[in-house]
Amino acid sequence: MQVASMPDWLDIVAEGDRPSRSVLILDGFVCRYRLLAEGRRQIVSFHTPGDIPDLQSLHLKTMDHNVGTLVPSKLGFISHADMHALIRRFPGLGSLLWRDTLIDAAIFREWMVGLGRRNAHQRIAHLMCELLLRFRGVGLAREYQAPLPLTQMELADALGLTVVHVNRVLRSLREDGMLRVDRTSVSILDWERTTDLAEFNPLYLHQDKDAPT
Amino acid sequence: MQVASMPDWLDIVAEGDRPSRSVLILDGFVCRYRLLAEGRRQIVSFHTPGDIPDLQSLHLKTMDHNVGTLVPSKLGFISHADMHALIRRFPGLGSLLWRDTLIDAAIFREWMVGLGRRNAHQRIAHLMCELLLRFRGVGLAREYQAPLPLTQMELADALGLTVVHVNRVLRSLREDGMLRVDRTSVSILDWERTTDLAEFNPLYLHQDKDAPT
DNA sequence: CGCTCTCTTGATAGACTTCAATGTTAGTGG
DNA sequence: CCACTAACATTGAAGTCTATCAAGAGAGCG
Repeated sequence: MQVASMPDWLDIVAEGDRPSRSVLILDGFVCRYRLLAEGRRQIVSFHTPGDIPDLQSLHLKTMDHNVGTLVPSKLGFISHADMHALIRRFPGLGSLLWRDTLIDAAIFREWMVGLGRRNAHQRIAHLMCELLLRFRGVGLAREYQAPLPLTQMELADALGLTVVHVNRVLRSLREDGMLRVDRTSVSILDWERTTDLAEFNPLYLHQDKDAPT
Repeated sequence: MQVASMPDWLDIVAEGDRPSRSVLILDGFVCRYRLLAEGRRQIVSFHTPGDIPDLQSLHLKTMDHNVGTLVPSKLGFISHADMHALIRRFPGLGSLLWRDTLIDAAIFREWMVGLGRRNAHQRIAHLMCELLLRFRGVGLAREYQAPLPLTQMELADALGLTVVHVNRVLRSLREDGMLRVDRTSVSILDWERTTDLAEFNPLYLHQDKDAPT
């Protein structure tokens, strides 16, 4: 495995690429996104250390979206050939990775529910709850505070909103005493009211390791 | 494999279930969806014959969404135990199914882009293009006409809109000569203008079987 | 110090929703 | 064959959420 340090704002893989290796995040924060006409962008996922954000390229040769860093990050690269060999040798690893892509998909679905059926307040609250639990899962968050190295524009592009509106809603949530977001972190001040507002149910994160039947 | 015929409007699997088998669609039309408070619903995917809509239950024990039929359908049930045995015996089958879940996820991402960044006209046009190509892929569509056994309310719940607005936009697209939707099918009258409007790029469907590198 | 990027706020506009009512279609039973 | 019903489709009017346009304030950086 090769290791490389990336600056913020660098594309790791772009739409149309046919990668021969996958990326393991060792440190940092990465997102996947698609671009449309007139500069519109939709961020479709965030990824934390331990994730393999472009695992799909192992079975789908052509990338249908972009993967980029959001902060300076340390990345490991594993060739698809090596991964296939490892999976052949340890079939359990294959199942684990497959399971990972399924959790990815579960998060996509939950974001779809938000984009389609939650208003701006709920979407923001929901995303913050999700990120808090995910960062906790990798030991990077305190009880109710998680790193959040995102600009409001990046939040907007993940939430399907404009920067202006994100800014206003963040202020309103802050003034309500629910949660507080700054350039580096998020604090959830009232977990119960926040999860209520967001209709947040963490089941979709499948963090319990899903004790086998 | 057991086979069963289902009426329209029946839930096959519900949120919270821990299924011990997966469903193969032999005939019909199936969707996955989540429910929120006050009767809000988001449909997150549609599935055509040949799909295994709850394949994820093979590796994620607890369902985080519902699966239901949209028309009278014929379904096959395969126990997870049998599937695991088959995959152990034919590792290539595992890769194929994994690949299927990755295409699923790619479609989720594209829907997210629509829900987040496309307006109602574009969303409808995009969904119709997608369904046409997918139905063609399983030999169920003619050149520019595909079955579409959906009410406007079901469309609305998939598109993150209200029935009223879907109705108005459908009329506008019809009057524009782009496409025509009725209770049973969709006809795309002007493919070029429709794909242009929707910014539709079929790459995400990975229908080319992704000729290996 | 000037530049750029981000955050913030106000005013205005537009897309989509909500509420309400009517028209249409298909199925059921007498 | 026709009344009757329920689900679905359609249309209008009014309201709300979010976008757009515009401008100023802070913060980081060479």
